[in-house]
Amino acid sequence: MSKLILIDGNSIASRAFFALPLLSNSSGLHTNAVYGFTTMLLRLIDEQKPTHFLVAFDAGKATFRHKDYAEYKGGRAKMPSELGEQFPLLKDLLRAFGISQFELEGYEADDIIGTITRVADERGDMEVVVVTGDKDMLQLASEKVKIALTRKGISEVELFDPPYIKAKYDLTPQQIIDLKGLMGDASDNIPGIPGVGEKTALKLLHEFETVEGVLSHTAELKGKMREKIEQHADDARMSKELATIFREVPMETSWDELVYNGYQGPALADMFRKLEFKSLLEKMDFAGVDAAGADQPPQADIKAVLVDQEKLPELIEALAAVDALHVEVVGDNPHAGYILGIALHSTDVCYYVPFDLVKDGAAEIEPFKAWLESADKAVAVFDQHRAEVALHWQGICLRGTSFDPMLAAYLLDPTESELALSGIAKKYALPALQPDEDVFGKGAKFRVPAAELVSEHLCRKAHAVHSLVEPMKRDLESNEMHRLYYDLELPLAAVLASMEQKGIKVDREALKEYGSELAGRLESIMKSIYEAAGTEFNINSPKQLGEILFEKLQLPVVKKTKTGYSTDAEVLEKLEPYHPMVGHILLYRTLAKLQSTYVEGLLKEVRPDTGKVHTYYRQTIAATGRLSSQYPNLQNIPIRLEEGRKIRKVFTPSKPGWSMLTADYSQIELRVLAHISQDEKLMEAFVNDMDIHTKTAMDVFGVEESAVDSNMRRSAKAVNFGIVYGISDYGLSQNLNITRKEAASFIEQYFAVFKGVRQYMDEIVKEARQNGYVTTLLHRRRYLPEINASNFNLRSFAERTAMNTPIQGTAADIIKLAMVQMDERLKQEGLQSRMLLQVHDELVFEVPNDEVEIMTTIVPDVMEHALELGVPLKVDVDTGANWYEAK
DNA sequence: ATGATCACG
DNA sequence: ACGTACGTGATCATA
Repeated sequence: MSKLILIDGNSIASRAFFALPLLSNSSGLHTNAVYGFTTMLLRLIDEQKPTHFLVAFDAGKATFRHKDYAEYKGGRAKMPSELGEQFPLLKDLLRAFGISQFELEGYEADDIIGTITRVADERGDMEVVVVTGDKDMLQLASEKVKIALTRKGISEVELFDPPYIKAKYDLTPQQIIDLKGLMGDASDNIPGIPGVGEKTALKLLHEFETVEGVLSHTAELKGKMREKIEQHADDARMSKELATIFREVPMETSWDELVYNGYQGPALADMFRKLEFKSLLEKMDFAGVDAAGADQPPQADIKAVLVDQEKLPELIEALAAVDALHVEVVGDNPHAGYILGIALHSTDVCYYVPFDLVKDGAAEIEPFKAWLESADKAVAVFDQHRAEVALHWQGICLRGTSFDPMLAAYLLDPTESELALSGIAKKYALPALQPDEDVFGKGAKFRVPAAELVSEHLCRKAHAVHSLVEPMKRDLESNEMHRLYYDLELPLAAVLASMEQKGIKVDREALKEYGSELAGRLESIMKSIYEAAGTEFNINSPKQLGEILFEKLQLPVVKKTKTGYSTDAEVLEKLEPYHPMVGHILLYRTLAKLQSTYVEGLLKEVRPDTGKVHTYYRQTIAATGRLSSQYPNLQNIPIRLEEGRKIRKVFTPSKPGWSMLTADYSQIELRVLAHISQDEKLMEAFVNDMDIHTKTAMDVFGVEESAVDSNMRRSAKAVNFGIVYGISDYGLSQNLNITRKEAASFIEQYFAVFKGVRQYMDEIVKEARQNGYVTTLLHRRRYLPEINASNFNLRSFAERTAMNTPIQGTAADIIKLAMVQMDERLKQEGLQSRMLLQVHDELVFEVPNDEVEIMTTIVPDVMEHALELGVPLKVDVDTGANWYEAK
């Protein structure tokens, strides 16, 4: 018969934590609870040989028990942060073990376990062992369900079944609840009846069987005990209720999801290395796994069909059952790459369709194309955005996509740089996938192997996509990221693809003209620099420039890099008074940057046929949830200095009679801060739509508005920036060029006024220590493993990140939400206007002139109300003939 | 490939 | 005492 192990995750983790000394790895992360848990898992797997496995966790601050009894678990000391920080690691560990895990907002692990054991009792087709440190769970024991209680920390367990409970306590499992009703439980703050301990309670139950029985026979008792029991009858009833495990948690229970197939050595070995479990690594002797974990574990046994003209009908037949696909796009930029082929996972066969077959344009391929374009399907696609873009250039509009494992992996851990399918599959302990690099080579060594090999590899990928859907869905669910994923990120992927496909028109002639102007000016500056230096050298080389400045001309060394002298702008500005050449170098740098990056670089990206650039937004790069932009990067086009800002003149509408429209959020990050900190002063400033930097200056310096001079406002602005970045006196002093002491006193004054902000900063850091991560308003999450590091630098960095990420990340959530809504709204209103760019707090559109008026209303309306905060959001709109004019 | 520099929010 | 502001990408020089 099948055997299921159910672990009470919180109970075992906490037993392990208190039983073992406080170990920590080299980055200061504590690991003792995870270590104890690991040894227990290894022992259980070895001894019990489970076919099914689940670890349940408590979730949410308040369970339904708190509604009935506010003091529930009230007396319990808060979980120490050294334990709290280990839960994310523990969850990763379980993934590496291939063990399923579950938690549900508002319920405790016991309730989940109670519900599953009830189902096991009803079906009678599963033997269950419940592992916990909590005696209450004995109430779940039955013919099919045994309870393993930890003893002496976690090194031993005592196995309870109903006969054993009978022998030991002379009670039935149900009576365990009554026992607790009478005696209470100090650790959960359940009162019971004062003066009744285990001895008395057992005696009473042997006579009267239940709490109700005891209460209705108090007449037969005498003296003090009778008095106490009658007096606390209600307490006893309530205590019994609290001690009763809820066995009707609303959850789907299917044994299939709990199947345990054993662990994959490499995934586990990787995890142990990360945790620095050296003794376990040696003891386990992961056969064939070398230090880098490079050895290949078994690959999946799949059936791969290489589709050719002949086999096309078979493929078409199978399409109805396809639930996952992978489009192999070659090259970093999907707008400039080509498609090798498409692999599909159907019921128990995978198909590989070389893209040549699709491009041939034979009539037989049409049903396949039609299927790709049909919205009437639900298929998982790895990196949907990339696939969509590449297919679009081939005239195919991919629709009916329902899940993207890459996007899911990013939400589950946005700092994970390894988002290749092979890495994700490994993390989820799926059968091994060869890394693409091993199959195709990389960079200059890229080559396409024989079709059969490609087919085999890509079919495995499609199979992995299919296998990832369910476990990743569960993980998203347990992180409360369901809405973030389905309502925001997944639809956004399609919105981004459509923005990129439209592209933005570049006036090549104007750009070239600006280029020749720059070339002329650079030429003459170069000459004067060489003259002043008395020799020709490569000004672009920091090394050669350093030699000229600090050795030949003997200028003072301000700052060093790890390779030599620093010559960055900050240094050069300090050196300007010493030598006229320094000013020339600064100007040279500015113009050379414009020339190489923004004139020549941009021209290389313009499509010769359409005169447009198509940037590629990356949705899975930034740790905070922001987008990034490549090929070309259109999120860093100059604006701060007039010289560079002129570049914006070359970005124009794609049609005559159209205009550019820009809409940017005003102070979105500080508004977000006002909302999440609920700081009274900061909220007031935004409710009254004041100039936030002037207002900050007034409050910090304690003066009237009329007394705020430009210098005071500048300082206040720098403080506001610092607050958003996670302030430090050193950072502020650098920025304002003041001493650390002065900076510290600015900060002190700021916090004296904005008390709510200080409280937020303190609490978010505490929260990060407790949970090991911070979240945004829409539950985007960022783990901060170094928050407890003993290294001051690592820890401080993590603390500033804890302060900044919820702010920057929530702002990112908001504009992403606005983009999804904007896309819908444009369709709804039947407008021709097109959304083209996103620059973190700004959206850029091209609009027909007769839509300028309505767009000037609609755009801010959507953006300002994308998400309602405790303070209003404000959007400034402008239009013009090009991006420069729309400012 | 990596570091230094500089463009943006 | 420690030594940094948060998040990106492109270009160039140099190992």
